[in-house]
Amino acid sequence: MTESNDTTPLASLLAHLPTPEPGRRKGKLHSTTVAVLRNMIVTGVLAPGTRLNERELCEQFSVSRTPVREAIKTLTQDGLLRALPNYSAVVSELDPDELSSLIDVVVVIEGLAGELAVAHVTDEDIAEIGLLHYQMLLHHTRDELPGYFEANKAFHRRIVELSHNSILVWVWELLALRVDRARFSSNRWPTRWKAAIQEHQLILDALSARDGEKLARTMREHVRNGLSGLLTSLKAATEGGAPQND
Amino acid sequence: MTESNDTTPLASLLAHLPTPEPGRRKGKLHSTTVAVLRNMIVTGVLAPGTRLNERELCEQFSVSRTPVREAIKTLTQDGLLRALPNYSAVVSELDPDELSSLIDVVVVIEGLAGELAVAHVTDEDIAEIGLLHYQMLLHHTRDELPGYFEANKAFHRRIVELSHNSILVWVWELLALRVDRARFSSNRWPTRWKAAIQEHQLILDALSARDGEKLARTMREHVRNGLSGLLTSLKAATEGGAPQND
DNA sequence: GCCAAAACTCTTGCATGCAAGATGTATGCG
DNA sequence: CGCATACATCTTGCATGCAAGAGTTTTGGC
Repeated sequence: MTESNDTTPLASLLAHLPTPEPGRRKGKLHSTTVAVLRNMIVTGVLAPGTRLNERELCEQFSVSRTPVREAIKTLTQDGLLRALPNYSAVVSELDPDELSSLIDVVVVIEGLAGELAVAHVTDEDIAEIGLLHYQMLLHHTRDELPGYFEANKAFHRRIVELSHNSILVWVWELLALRVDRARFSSNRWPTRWKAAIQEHQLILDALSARDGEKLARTMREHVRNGLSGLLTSLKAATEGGAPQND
Repeated sequence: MTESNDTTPLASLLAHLPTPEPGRRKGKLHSTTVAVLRNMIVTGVLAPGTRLNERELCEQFSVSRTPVREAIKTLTQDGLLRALPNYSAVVSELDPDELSSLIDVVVVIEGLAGELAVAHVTDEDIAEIGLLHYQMLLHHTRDELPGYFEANKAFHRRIVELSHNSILVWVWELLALRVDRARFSSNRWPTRWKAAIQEHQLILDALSARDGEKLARTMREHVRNGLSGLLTSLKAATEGGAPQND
């Protein structure tokens, strides 16, 4: 394991937000703890199966057990951790069955978002989403995967928000957490990248045309295509050992 | 052992689960607190807008602030409470906009469940769901609304579980919480009851025929019909209680 | 040498104490 | 008489202490 605490990626993540605002010492420890822990799980810094010792986390975050415990409860509810009574919380495995289930649900959720989006979309919205599309293009040509991921998520979130359906947004955020985990676990999609960009173009076209039915269809196909790639990648990883690098 | 001679409905709710297993004193205070509080909110014992004072809850539940705090955090994540920093948690309002949003999402979620259900359903499953249907019929003839509600929820949950999609079940449980709240808030649906039972029969037929497409359609219609009734009821209640017309 | 039981330790679950922010009230000033 | 400010109180946020359950090791018996 890692006894050296000087170059571990955990420390680098912690360095991001030690005390953002010294003036506001109160009411933030819990949320920041949740955010950092969630990031560590989603990005894979904390591998599935890892036991979370409350005391260790207290030392690493330099907080007491109370916010750590609350953070663990929160992330357990989000499905990122699994908790047994009188036992440490464990980072949940992302098994192919669950990802397969996730695909079906995200497909209908984003499909519904597409249906509803056209009712409220403005020219400004379209321009903003188009901007995100071209940001993704730029990241693609520069081969910047993290930046592309970020813009991609913003692209999808923006369309979901266009539905003006608070419940839909809420559910989508919950699902997106798990999608992100799957994405980070298989850090490369070889040929899908180009296809995804073309599908984004189709989505943008349907949105510009205010064609709700077409938008829903293209989004459903796009989501299913993308996540299916992740599923095969995950299946290959779990069945055939652990592909560290390509 | 407890001098619970208080006449408040709160006390009656607490009496349901004081100490289920004396042998397992540990690891249950949190979950029971969550369950009881959730019940109180869903059933309307705690009205929307109510401030939740941690100390009061501690006294009423006879527990310390730690499990109460964790329960509040949990229910806040479920959307039943709203929390501002350094302020008491407040029972969230169920406004018509949110219920309208909820309808669209539940419709696609249960529709997807219907699509997927036929792939795994066994004769035993159909028999069990049919049993629930006839339980509902019985409750209808006896005019037992609470019992009908319970069987109705079990009916829908059972079909959702038939999807064998863990994510779908998870999301449905989250949404069902809010649906239940809306149901309890408008405690009577005049003519819908009979129609709902007829639709349940259609659902059961489609399930028996293993017709996924038809099952999905009938479930979508049934859910939309039922929840739309709740929406109009809620709208009437909010407008009648607080006349805010521009 | 092996198995079992007891004691130890480790970790979580719950209770409680303390400090900071917020609210409500009373008082002083304009 | 009204408003603003300062004080008192309340309430939450975080830290910490204590006990119980689970795992581990050691020791005793066979």
